[in-house]
Amino acid sequence: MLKDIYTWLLDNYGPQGWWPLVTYKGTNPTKTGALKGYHPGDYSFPHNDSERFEICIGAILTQNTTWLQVEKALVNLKRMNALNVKGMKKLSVGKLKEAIKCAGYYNQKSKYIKEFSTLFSNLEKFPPTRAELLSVNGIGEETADSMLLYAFGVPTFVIDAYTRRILLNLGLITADAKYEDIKALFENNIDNDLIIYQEFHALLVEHAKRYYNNKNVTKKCPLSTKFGKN
DNA sequence: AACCAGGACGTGA
DNA sequence: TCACGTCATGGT
Repeated sequence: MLKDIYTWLLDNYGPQGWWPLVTYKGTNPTKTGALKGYHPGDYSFPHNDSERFEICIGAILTQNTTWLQVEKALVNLKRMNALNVKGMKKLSVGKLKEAIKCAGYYNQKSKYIKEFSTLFSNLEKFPPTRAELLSVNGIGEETADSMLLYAFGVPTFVIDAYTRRILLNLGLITADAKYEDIKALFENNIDNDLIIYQEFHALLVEHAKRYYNNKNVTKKCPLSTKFGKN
C-alpha cells in the first residue's frame, strides 16, 4: 500500500532532490527554492560538513514556516559566511536574528541555532544519535529526523503535519496516531533504504502542497480514490 | 484581509 | 500524558 503510494508519487512528480541547498549565480548566493536549484536524482549530497550544517540550520528554520522564507534567511546567512559552524559561532545573536527574521520566531530560533551549533562542533563523530539531537532545545522529533535523514544519511522516516494529514485523509491512520506510530507504519512497510526514505518524505510534502494546502481538505486528492480506505 | 506555513516548548490539569 | 497558548514574519 505505502509502497504503491510511493510509486505513484514518484511516477507523477519525479525525484524532488531534497534537501535543497543554497545555489549561486556566479559567486552570488541566490536561492534554493526553484526546482532547478535542487539536485533531483542526485543522491550524493551532502558533500561536506558545511552542507551538512546548512541542512540542519534549514531544518530548524523551516519549523512552521514556508520554505520561501527559509530560503531568504539561508541566503542572508550564506552572504555573511555563517552557514558553517565556525562562521555561525562567530556571528552575534543580534546579527543572527536580523538574518533569520524573515523566517519568523526569530527570538527562539536564534537560540536554537546557537545551541545546535555548539552540539555540532562538539560532536566526536557523525552521525549524532537521535537522542543527542533531541537534547538540544528547539529540536523536536521531526527536526531531529530531518537532520538524520538528509544531513547525516541515516534512513529514518520523517513525519510532518502534511504526512499526517494525507494518511488521515486516506484512512490509513486515526486522528490520535502519535509521531512514533506513523513513523513505525512507514518503517515497517517500506524497505530501509536511504534514497526511498529521502524521496518519499519529499514527495509527500510536494503532494500535500498541491492537494492539502489548508487545514480543511477541499481539493480532491487523487490518492484517495486509488488507495483510500473510505 | 483573514488565514496559515515542511514545529517545539512551557504550562497546568 | 494531554490539551492549549505562545512564538512572528510574510505570502496568498
